[in-house]
Amino acid sequence: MQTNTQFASAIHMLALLALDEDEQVTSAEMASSVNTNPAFLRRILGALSRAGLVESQPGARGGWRLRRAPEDISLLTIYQAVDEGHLLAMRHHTNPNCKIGGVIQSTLETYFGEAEAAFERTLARQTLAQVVATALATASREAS
Amino acid sequence: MQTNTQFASAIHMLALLALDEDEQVTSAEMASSVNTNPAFLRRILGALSRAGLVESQPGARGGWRLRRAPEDISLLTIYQAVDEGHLLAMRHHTNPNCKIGGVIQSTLETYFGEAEAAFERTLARQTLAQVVATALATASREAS
DNA sequence: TTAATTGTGTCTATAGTAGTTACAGATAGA
DNA sequence: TCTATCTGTAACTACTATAGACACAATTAA
Repeated sequence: MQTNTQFASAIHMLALLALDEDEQVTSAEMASSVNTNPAFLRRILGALSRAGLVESQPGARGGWRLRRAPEDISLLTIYQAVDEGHLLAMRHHTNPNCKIGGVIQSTLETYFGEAEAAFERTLARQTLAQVVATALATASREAS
Repeated sequence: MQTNTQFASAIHMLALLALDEDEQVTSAEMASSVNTNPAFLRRILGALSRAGLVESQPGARGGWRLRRAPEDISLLTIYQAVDEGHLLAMRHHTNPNCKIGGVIQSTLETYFGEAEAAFERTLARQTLAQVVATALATASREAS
């Protein structure tokens, strides 16, 4: 499965913004840490902006900053901001004339839906602030 | 995200086999219900066979049958049989010289890992027998 | 011996992801 | 006012994963 990296990239950028809450950070600066190109990140930042998580200032000395405290940003909020899709494919185009084919889709939506809900409940309990704290703790432990 | 349909197809096929436990079912018959081609299904069936969930008989009047009772097959077992990957991309190639870039990967593995574990715990509680029962109940409700 | 079926290899079409370039619009600061 | 900088977005390309399609050797029942 070709999983998309936008969620991971979004968390990465938000962590950078949380660490530098006083200043604005440009997409070019973030691109050097995420190791990708600024235009790709600006697309993701656009989604985060529409979700009210960040705001931008165009022009010279512009950049991005958080609009909410890291404690108030859950990973689920980020996930939903950048990814509208489902974890699992439910729409496989079955033959409706078959006993199973006709009803398997709604059945799978029920079962997969429960599993996705459990996944999302976990993300809802995890905050950006926790991620940043864990990352900093790991960094200082590795430095020593 | 281009989610793969193999998990859904696998459940679909196993449900067909569970409904027809007395007889062997060919990949061509299953393909007409799943609405795809037999060769693709045989590849998925190969994975299910390696996981000990089904067995095949080649040759004329051959086909596939279950090797375990539907009550003893959890959706997690099926999921793990057909899909080795992760739900979320963790390996985005960050810049290790950056304060966040160097440690974000292991941090995300921790957080994403918890969410995936919750997802899998839910699948572990769901069985093929339940899926078949739900599908049949839906079918009879729609028929009335 | 024949017909049917698995198991697998190969090729192709399609689509999703991200890399790249470009550029209009906005803004700070000289 | 001018210039350098940065956003926001569009367009194009390259790459990769998925699955559809076809083929065929090996196997088996009748």
